Amino acid sequence: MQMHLYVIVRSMKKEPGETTIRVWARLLRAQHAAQSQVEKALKDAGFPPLSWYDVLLELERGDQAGQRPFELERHLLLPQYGLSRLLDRIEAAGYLERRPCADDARGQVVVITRAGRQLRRKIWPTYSAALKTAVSDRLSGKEQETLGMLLGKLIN
Amino acid sequence: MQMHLYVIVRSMKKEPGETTIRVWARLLRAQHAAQSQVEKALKDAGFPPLSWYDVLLELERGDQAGQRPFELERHLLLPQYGLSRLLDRIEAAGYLERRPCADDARGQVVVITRAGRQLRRKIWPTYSAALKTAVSDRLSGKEQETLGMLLGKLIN
DNA sequence: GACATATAGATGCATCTGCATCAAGATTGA
DNA sequence: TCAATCTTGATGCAGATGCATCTATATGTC
Repeated sequence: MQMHLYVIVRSMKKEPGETTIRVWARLLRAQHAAQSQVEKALKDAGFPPLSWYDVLLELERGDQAGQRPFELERHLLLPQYGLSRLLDRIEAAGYLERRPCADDARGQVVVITRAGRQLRRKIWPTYSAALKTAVSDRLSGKEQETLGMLLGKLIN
Repeated sequence: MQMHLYVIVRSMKKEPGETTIRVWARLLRAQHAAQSQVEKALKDAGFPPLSWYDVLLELERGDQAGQRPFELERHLLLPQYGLSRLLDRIEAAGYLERRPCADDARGQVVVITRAGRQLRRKIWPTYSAALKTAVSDRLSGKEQETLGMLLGKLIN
């Protein structure tokens, strides 16, 4: 396979081309469209925002033991102080508990409550229906595979 | 081409599958990663946030005449009150002017100032370099075409 | 052990956002 | 023409977020 000069030059240029800008613009718009559909569906059904679901789900994943905030932080797209305050709110609503951490007196262990599990379970049908509308109704299985793969390249 | 029963069933199921959920998660993460890289680059260079650039660019597109807020609103991903206050800030910084609208006394025409044009021009190198790092360094031209096309299906 | 440094998590303050609503002017329709 | 309704844009208030910093504990080094 030959690589022509203009291809090399094209790939070396500093200015992002039209295609790049279109990807960028659509990435913002597609994310915005999908997320706002989902958030709206949750709100309309009287549920808390997506971030609450994410926290609860993440807490359910991590066994009975609970998880440390700094661990949660890596899975959720939140800064430290954002998570701290999100946990405040979810705790105040009774869906999780913060317990002192045996190993590390600075830290804490966050544990989901029974009510938290129930809430997460109740949210899922609404959430999944919204995902269907926002994503899977719009793309074939193969397209989803491809899109997931390409988006993966933009992460990290 | 034959369509097997299990394919039909798969495509009809209500629950989003693994693939859908992966696309969804990656869409959020990829957007977050790309946008925060860009915002950080702007901030580090002492520039205002991306939304300011978007407004200024949009104002430059629309000729000398300026644009009405409700027109801008359609191009920028902001709610009406968000735009109203963003315009307050940009105006206060001297990069745009709000003028009364001749045709419609309720409305106004937003016009970019000379300083606004200058600012937009000065931001571009930083913005485009960040875009290169966040997007075009990570995907070939063909991949960008495909990604743009697929993201387009999630919009509207 | 004692000190310097690093890490976990919270918080005061300023800013930004979302929601509901408002005021003022435009449009419609009897 | 005049009331009802719609559209444009602003804003008060509550809540969320970003930033810087703080406290407390842990860890590493001598």
